[in-house]
Formats: sequence, C-alpha cells, structure tokens
Amino acid sequence: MTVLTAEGLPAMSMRRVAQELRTGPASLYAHVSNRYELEDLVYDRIVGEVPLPEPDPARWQEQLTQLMRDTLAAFARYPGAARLTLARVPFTPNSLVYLEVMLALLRAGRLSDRTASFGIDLLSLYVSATGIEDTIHLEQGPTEEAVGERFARMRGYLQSLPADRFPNVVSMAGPLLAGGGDDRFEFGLDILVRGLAATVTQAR
Amino acid sequence: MTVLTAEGLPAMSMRRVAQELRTGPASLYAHVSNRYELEDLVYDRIVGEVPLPEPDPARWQEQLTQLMRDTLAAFARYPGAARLTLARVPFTPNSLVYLEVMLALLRAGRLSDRTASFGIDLLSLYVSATGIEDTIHLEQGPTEEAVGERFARMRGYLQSLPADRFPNVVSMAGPLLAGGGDDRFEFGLDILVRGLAATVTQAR
DNA sequence: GGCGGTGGCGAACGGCGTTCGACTAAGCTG
DNA sequence: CAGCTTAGTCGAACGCCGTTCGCCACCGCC
Repeated sequence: MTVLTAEGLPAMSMRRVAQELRTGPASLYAHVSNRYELEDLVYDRIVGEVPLPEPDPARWQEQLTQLMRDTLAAFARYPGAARLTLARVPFTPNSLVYLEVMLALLRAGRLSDRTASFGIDLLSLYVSATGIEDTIHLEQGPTEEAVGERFARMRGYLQSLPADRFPNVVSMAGPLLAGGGDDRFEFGLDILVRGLAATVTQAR
Repeated sequence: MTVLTAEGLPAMSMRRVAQELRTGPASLYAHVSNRYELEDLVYDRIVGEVPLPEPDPARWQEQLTQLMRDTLAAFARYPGAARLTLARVPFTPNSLVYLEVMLALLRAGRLSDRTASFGIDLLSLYVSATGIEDTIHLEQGPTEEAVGERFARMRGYLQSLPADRFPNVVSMAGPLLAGGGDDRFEFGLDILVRGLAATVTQAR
C-alpha cells in the first residue's frame, strides 16, 4: 500500500515491494502465488475502505449515487488502482459485502432482478472506467496549471481544423473540453441512476 | 496488425513486431519514436474500420446505437485493442472523423452543447470499458464451454455463501450471472441513449 | 566522385515476473 | 532428546520487455 500510494500501480512490482520489505523478490512467493494475487489483496483492501450506507428504501437513489462517489474517491487515493477492478471478478471478502449493499439498494428501488443485475455491472463499469481515465490524466501532469495548459492546447488544435470538413468538431471545441472531471462524472451518474429508476416507473 | 490479431495486444511488443518484419527491435525506432506511437497508428487504423453512418436526424438514436455496436465489434476483432482507447485523446485522423459524425448525430437529436459533449464521453467510456472486459473474458478461456463452466462455478460459489449475511447475493446468484455479454451491452446502451434523449424532451 | 545524412541494426542497459535449489529455524514425533 | 519434517528465506538465474548507443551501408546531391 505504501508503494502504491506513493508511486502508483505500475511501480508496485514484486521487486519494489520486496525492496520495501528489505528482502528479495523470491521471498514474496512464499506468501502470494503471483502478482495477480498480490493485487487481489490490495484490491480488497481498497474496496474495504469505501463507506457503505445502511440501505434506506426512501433514499435509495441518493444513497446509490453517494456510494458511487465514494467508490471513485477510494480509487483516486491509490493511483492506478481503478485498473484492477476491470480485470477481476468482485468476489473477494470486501467485494461481496459491497455487492450485497449495492444489491440491497437496487432492490429497495424495486428494480427487477434482471435490471438490478445488469445495473450493477453498468454502474461498476462506469465508476471503474472513470477512475482509469482519471489515473491517466494524473500521470500526464497532475498540477492544475498543467491540466489547463493541456486543455488550451487541445482546444486550439480542434479550432485549427478545416471547418468545412469538421464543422461540428470546430464549433464544439469549447464545450467538448469544458467542465471538470467531477461535472462529467455527476452527469453520467445522473443519467445511469435515472435510467435504472425509470425502468420501474415505466412499468406502471 | 498481424501480431495484434493473432496474439493480442500484450504480444504486440517492439521485439515481436520487429521479428515479424525480419529485423531487430532498434530498427523500428527509425519510423516510430515509441511504443506509444506505434499503438497510436494501430489505434487509428482500427477506428478507421468502423463504418460511419450518413446522419439522418429522424433516426439519430438508431444510428447512434448502431455506431456503438459497430465500434465494439471493431474492438472485438483485435484482442486487447479496447485498452488503447482509454489511454488516448481521440485526435488521430480517423478519430476526428469519427468524432465529427458522433457530434452530428447528437446534434441531430437536438441535445445541448453540454449534453452532447458529456454524452460523447459517456458513450465512448461505456464502449471502451465493455471492450476491455470482453478482452479479459476472452483471455480467461475463449470457448463456449469454458465460459459456461466458469459461470457455473461462480454461481455455485455465490450460492454457498451464508444466506444470513449475504441474503441478496445468494438469492440473486442466478440473475447476477445470467445473460450474455450482448444482452448486457444492449441494456446499458439503451439506458444511455434514452437518458441522453430524455434531456431534450424533459426541457420542453 | 566524394560526401553527408538517413535508415538499418547488433549489442547492451536496466527493468520486469517467475522459478530453482540451497539453506535455516522451528516444531512435532518416537 | 535426537531426528525428521516443514514452512519460510533468499541469491541467482531465465527469458521477457522498452529503449539507447554507436557503427555501418547505402542513396542522392553537389
């Protein structure tokens, strides 16, 4: 966890972890059968850090969105950790607790079994993908200033394109690159949660 | 492209590509400055393979969903290629054409600038993440049989959990693991496109 | 006809995950 | 209490990886 926090997931190699423990890489294999398993343990710890709500049927949508926000925040604390989620079946101890709560929330919303199941996938996919994208932006220059400069350069590039071939891209250069990551995340989250909720009201 | 198709993205190393070209790895650096740049070229080719519609305002939702399906299909032809998309700003030549069409479709739906911009991100993120997940499933055993067996094992595991601590997980073990990847993709796609369209009707 | 610059490329550097086999120390058994 | 088993440690090595260095060969131009 020390290496991950300070240097990111790619730096969390068997060798680097062994070094942190003042030993050689081979020693780790007495405790863990490969890197994947080491990542499993890390992944489970991070999932365990997400605060879980006590499901309240009246506020399920609110609780669900907050859970997604908290999940993304947990990923954000460990650079690169979001990558782990897409490659894993979430059946580790803490993942199961997490899954149980999420199911409880969707059922509180009276979603069908199918919608709840697919909905969990959909929401998880969204949070993971957002986390991964955030990681990448972080890697390319974390400071507020660097981000602004990068966006300005991109905007300039889009606006320099031939307007006859790319009318929409050129005219939308502003909006395309506007809005922080939080705005975008909230926007998508809203669409997803509303969409899932709508499968119920629709059926009435 | 040969290596990628046959052996997947991780196998598409500088060395392996050089070998395919009957030369040493150093020779590639005369044409490409990086592995990242090599991936850029590959990425652009794949994007170029996606058939783009002639936007028809009356059918924008239909065209948009079909475009997403075709995009996922293109990723599926190149195992691991979906990973490339999350790490890149889509400003390569073919990406720009792609972006232009997507913007045209969303504007045909009369979405606001903000909604169109965020919507593109949202849809792209969804297709990429789905593609990445599919890649991983493929790596773990591509045959119909292996997939069925894997799912059966997972279902058995979930059902074996203590029902008092995981009531929802245990009772939903069936639905959670039901449905092929296509069903799930269509489900999410439907929610996203409907959700984006609803931002317009809502405003009336 | 010489020559500069471009691309080709063998060799090497420093990283990676993982395995092998020799070793130690602790704990159980007779 | 001697002997044996076993779990854990770990140096060295294997075969990958991306990338760089420096030398070589060739081609087009003055």
